[in-house]
Amino acid sequence: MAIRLFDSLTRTTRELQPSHADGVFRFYNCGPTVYAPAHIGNFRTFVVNDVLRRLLELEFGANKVKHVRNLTDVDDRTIGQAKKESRPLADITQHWTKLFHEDCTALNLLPPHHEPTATGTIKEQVNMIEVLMEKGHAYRAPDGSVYFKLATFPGYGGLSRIKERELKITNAVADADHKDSVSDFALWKAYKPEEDGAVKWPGPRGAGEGRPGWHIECSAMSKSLLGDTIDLHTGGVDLLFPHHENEIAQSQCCNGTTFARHWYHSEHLLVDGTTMSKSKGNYYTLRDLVAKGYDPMAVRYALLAGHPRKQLNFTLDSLHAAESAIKRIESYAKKLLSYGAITAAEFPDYFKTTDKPKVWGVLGIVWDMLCDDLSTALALGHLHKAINAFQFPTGPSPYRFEIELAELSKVMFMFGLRLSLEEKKSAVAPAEITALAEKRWAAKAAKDFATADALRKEIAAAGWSMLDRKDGYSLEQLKK
RNA sequence: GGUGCGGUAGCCAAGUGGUAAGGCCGAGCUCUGCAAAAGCUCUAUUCGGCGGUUCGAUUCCGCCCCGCACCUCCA
Repeated sequence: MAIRLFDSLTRTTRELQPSHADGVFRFYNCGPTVYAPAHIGNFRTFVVNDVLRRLLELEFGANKVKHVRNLTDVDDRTIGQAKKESRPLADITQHWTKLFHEDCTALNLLPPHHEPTATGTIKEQVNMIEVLMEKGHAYRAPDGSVYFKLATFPGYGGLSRIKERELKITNAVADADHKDSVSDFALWKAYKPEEDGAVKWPGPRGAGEGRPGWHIECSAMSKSLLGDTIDLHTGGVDLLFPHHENEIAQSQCCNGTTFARHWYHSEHLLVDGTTMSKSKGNYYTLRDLVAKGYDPMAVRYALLAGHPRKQLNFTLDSLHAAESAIKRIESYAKKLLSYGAITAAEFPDYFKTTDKPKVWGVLGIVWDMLCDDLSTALALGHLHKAINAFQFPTGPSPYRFEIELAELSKVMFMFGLRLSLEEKKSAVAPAEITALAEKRWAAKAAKDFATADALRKEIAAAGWSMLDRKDGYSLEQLKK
């Protein structure tokens, strides 16, 4: 089944297809600004894009997808943070890039094939600005900045459907210091010593020293790594305007051809029914949630539990629901392994080719649903439905469940969910907890249940849970 | 004011012109000294409100109410 995806530009659901002769699908996803920890809302977009990337690889082949996701490492916010901490810009951005990558790994995001940075592609950006100036689409302002002249691009606003009339209204208060029109946006920002510190580069011909405007970086990186026309450009809805609108203007005026053949925007994550903010106390990073005892895979699952083009309400309850839902899938996987006499270690690689399964069993519907406009919530629902309905044999069977394991493996690859199929090693409890547990185990053996129950409560109060088995016990840390 | 998305069980969340997926929570049962885990079973006569179209609407249309987001540098 072909992958169909909603296109924000035409507002229709269209099939994704590579357009270049080499058959490589070119995919650009706007990445994070590295000045602070990425929050789970940021990761919703990256997780959704990761699922898309995985589907594309299955559909076109692993070596037939080129996925680029940039890092914005110079802009007002990164510079502002560096100034606030009195540290060089690169210190700040390298630090947050490292943490971003750690979170990406924890969330099982496939690394993009290229991860360009704004500061690493200054030359490409300057080149583009020069072309735009030569073609009359950009002009130098008195202070040495360069602005894109919106009036030279009649197609502006097609993506966000914003009209020039409205632009003017909303921009009445914007700084119009050096612009010909309030709607014009910066391609190059002139150096301001008091704000920019040591951050500056030689500018385009005819302009002063300074730094690139935000929008030009994506246009330049996309052009240099993927070419003038790409097959898909994605990001969060907030980027629709003005970022992507401006990218279209810059790229198409510079290159004279279609910039992106398909646009996709994922909706925002809400927390407790409203937008995340530090002042509301509902601002979560992956680290926050891991510190509370949640597994990053549960976070990933929770982020996929709603349709990507619909706002998703994230709560700790929904995270807990995700955790339990994953356990159900794991339970199904363990049963398949057990009935098929296959070890857990074999499972992740059980289906070794990078192609989608040639034969689908009960989970084929999951692939179909994902290919239908990335309906992750629907796909997860069908996954559970299929698992619940699956009939295991009542007695020993020579059947090894190879189709079932292969398709489960593939489906887990699509969602990017890693299952924990080995017995979990319980966290090592501190000595005082172990001592209490030993006392309780002894009391229980002596059938002194009153003491045993009192000790259980004491252990629970200290944040641990004692799980009895016939032959012994294990200790598990309770969630904070 | 403009643009877009949405209001479905206690919570999260799919979906369709023909009578409501799935997960969580909860309840019951099995197992168990207790607890946990696991398994099984049950859980919306109803889809924000009011009209309309229709043999039939939660699904299409109109109006109203409510929520969320974006509107020059937030994924």
